[in-house]
Amino acid sequence: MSAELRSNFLRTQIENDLAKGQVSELVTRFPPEPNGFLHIGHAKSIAVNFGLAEQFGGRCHLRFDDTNPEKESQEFIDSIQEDVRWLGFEWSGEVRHASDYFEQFYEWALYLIEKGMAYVCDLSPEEAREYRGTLTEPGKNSPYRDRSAEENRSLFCRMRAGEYADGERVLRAKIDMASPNINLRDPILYRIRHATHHQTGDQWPIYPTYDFAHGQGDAVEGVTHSICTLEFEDHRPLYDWFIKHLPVPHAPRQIEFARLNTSYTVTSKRKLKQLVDEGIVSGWDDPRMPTIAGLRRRGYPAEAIRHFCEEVGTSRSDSLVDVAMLESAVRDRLNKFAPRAMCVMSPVRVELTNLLVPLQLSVQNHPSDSSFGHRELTMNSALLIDRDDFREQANKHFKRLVLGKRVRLRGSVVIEAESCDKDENGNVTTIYARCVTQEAGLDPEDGIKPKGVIHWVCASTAIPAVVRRYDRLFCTPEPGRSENLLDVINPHSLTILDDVMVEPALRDANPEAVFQFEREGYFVADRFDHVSEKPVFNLVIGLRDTWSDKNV
RNA sequence: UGGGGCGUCGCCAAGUGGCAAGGCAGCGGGUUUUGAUCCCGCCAUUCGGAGGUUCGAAUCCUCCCGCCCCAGCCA
Repeated sequence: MSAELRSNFLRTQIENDLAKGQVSELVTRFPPEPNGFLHIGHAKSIAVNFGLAEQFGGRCHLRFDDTNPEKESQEFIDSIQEDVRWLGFEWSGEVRHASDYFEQFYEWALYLIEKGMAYVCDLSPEEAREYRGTLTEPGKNSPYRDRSAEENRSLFCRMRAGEYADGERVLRAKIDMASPNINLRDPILYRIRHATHHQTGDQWPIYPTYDFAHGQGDAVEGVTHSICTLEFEDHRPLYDWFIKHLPVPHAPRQIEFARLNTSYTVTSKRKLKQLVDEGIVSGWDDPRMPTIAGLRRRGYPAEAIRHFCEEVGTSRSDSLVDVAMLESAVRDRLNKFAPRAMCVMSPVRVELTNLLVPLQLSVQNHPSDSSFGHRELTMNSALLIDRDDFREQANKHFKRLVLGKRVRLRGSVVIEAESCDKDENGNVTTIYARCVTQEAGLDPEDGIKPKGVIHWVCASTAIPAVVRRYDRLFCTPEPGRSENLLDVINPHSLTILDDVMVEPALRDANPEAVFQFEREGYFVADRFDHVSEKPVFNLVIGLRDTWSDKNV
């Protein structure tokens, strides 16, 4: 990766901890709950955790925070692993699960009971809410708060034995019902859920809460820096409370950073699901989705996503990053690594009146990197160019083909338009032109140079393809803030062009291969739909355009 | 009106008492067989506001203002 790693508070903190010898090796973890697909926000967290481990020569674990079996599944465990790998990271050791430590957590719960720091509470969820108090009023002690250790142990063991119904009892820590921090008002450690768990099956009728599992999981794994997002900051006193009172083998430290938000994007699971359910997109991996699977299918390179995450920095201030920054990272990467090709989106025929013998052309695959080599193109008298690249007449700003004017064909000769045929509606059907030069790389002998260059394909050898042009899914920078998501959907987020013509070699493009279609943008052969019999390309991102909106 | 955070250029973001990096966006100009890329230049006398400490403050202190998070047996 790049040599420039900007300073941020996490790196500074870790440098200090390492320098002072407080930790000898950095250990981080990426702890997703397997209850949905990963999105760009998770990518940031992944980049932070794995990136830090990489930078400081430490290790990063992948641990599934699987404490809520009713919402989780193996399907998500699989897709999350695929996404992390695709992003270019490899976790240290085996995949871990919070559920791997359920027995240990249970032992620790018993330990707290013995020490009088936890009790079984019979309050119903509704009653518990009333006892909890509000943001401004303290809570009240549960009437079950002073049960003896023996009674608590017995009750808790019977909870584990499955003797009670869901929701009937919980195990709570005995901390302080009057704490201004609601997380410390006797938080729940275990709840009863007679649910089959994707990893542990029917072994457990009780499951630990996030608060009781996360820090202890970190402790078991020797995690030194447990990096999470800002909304967990209020949980830190509780995190520390468990670490302090339990005989854990190691004391991890929680540090929070601001989650990534990007403009024109929504990442809430509920809203993403709504897009899928209402058919606004084709699925969780639709190329317009901010999911990792969606970005991948869109053709965004993993390297660009990683670079973007580094570029935006890591801080503690809530922010909304301009999605143009992500797009810039994508263009930057693709400009260097995407081979060039030609694709005519809206074909119109050109007859070269004076080309008697077909030209064999050798065209560079990359304008500034010869290692991409050359490709052989045949050009005969029948060509296809884009409808937008021809006008019967135009002002001086138009640098393409105009009747009586010249233009260069990319990688080939200079032509001059002489006349055109039109149908009854006035649409141009055929343009007649003559070659002004006889071979590629030459300028006209009369010294009248063409003003521009246009792309083309050979009418007889080009092959048809489908192009899906994607645009932003939303027409407002903060779609998540609107009352109804459907009100801010961009109705033009997808345009399908099914009569485009591409160079014949593109038939053999591998799925997920990205090309720059010259003068148009970057396009990726669809991961699933592209086949040589019917090539399908998705627009990754258009070329930067500093001209179109300034002119008519 | 309880608690916890955050406020540096349009958007991100360095900076931790010595005189405001960088990226994105934007704007000029140059090169160019992609109106792309690339290159050059411009873009915060000022760090949410007001006081104070200091030879010196974005950095320390005080007060004020604004925004975000927390009352799941979700994570």
